[in-house]
Amino acid sequence: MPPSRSTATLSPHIREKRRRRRVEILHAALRAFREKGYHATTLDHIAEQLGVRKTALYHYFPDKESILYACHHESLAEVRRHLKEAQEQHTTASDRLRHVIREHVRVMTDTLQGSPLAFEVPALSPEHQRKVVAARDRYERALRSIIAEGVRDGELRSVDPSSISGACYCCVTKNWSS
Amino acid sequence: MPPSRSTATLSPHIREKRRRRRVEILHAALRAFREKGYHATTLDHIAEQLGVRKTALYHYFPDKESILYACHHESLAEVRRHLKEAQEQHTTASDRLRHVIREHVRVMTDTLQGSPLAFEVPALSPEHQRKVVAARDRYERALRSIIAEGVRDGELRSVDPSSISGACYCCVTKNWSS
DNA sequence: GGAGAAATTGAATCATCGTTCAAATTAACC
DNA sequence: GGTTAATTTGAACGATGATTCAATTTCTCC
Repeated sequence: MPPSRSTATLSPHIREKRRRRRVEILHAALRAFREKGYHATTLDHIAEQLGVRKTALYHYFPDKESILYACHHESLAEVRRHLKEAQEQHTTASDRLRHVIREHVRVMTDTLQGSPLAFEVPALSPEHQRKVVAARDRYERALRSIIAEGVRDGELRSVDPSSISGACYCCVTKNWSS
Repeated sequence: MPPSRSTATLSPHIREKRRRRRVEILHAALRAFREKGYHATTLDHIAEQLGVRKTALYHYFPDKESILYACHHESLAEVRRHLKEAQEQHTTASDRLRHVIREHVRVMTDTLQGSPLAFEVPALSPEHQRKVVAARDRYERALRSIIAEGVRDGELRSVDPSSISGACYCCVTKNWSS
């Protein structure tokens, strides 16, 4: 019975170990998704990179699609975390913007290894698609409000907000590291 | 026995009809590939758009991968044709460049409906991958030589040729119509 | 070190396509 | 109009890959 019990009853050590394993799986999956795309990667392929049989993966994720969703979820959580950091550590809009953009690019190039994960959204279930797009929109709105703030305070030049997201999307989600 | 006989023995009318049908199939396939990606699209899905059963497709293409390859092949042939046109109809490098770029974008946005076909290259067989990449390189080289010519004649500013291809690749192959 | 949980495995099942093929239907051409 | 070829179809096959599950191994913790 894999994850049937409430997490409260699990010992911290076990829980941590399990969390780490999940991350390992996501990294392996992400690399595979990047190299071959979601549909072309098999669970065997992911498992092989971990030196394990594919059935072991079912101990951590209910199905293949959930692995893809978890990839989205984790990376979105990470950029959101950096957004929060930016709000807390900096006071001016330009400092916040610099912080969040730098970390965003770092996530895309390091953590996600340049994965154009955005292209695999259609592979998600309708329910998960909704969630991912909503989260992405939320993030984008926050980003825009920082820019709007900077413009209001005269720190930043006045720009068309929509153009920002377009350029950001293109440069950041493709394989253009640096 | 679908295409077993030499094409010479086929009447022009039949041959033309068959050619047209092939194009119809490629258009339907291209739309599907664009919407769902190569691996996620089934032959049923392509056939359905044509109001036909999937087995009918085997009368025109030996297998699914060949349909993808034909998409590549046809679109490459088209941009190559425009390249030739440019050479014939214009004398200056800048005129030729304008012509070929305009037509290139037109192919990408109209004919291919903005299909990021470049992303499906890994889905091709090794043999077909080789051919497509080679053809693409040939095209790119021709484009670069036009630019080099323009630079030599003082028509164009001196630029790093590699930067051109990068920008062109990004702007033209993505969903950025207009 | 031993009981119990967690993690992994191997075998089997199920579903989804891609593919084949002979038969049926439709179109071409004299 | 009838013959032949071209095209499409329906039924079946095969392969691949996701998923399930009971059994086994490995770890945790007292």
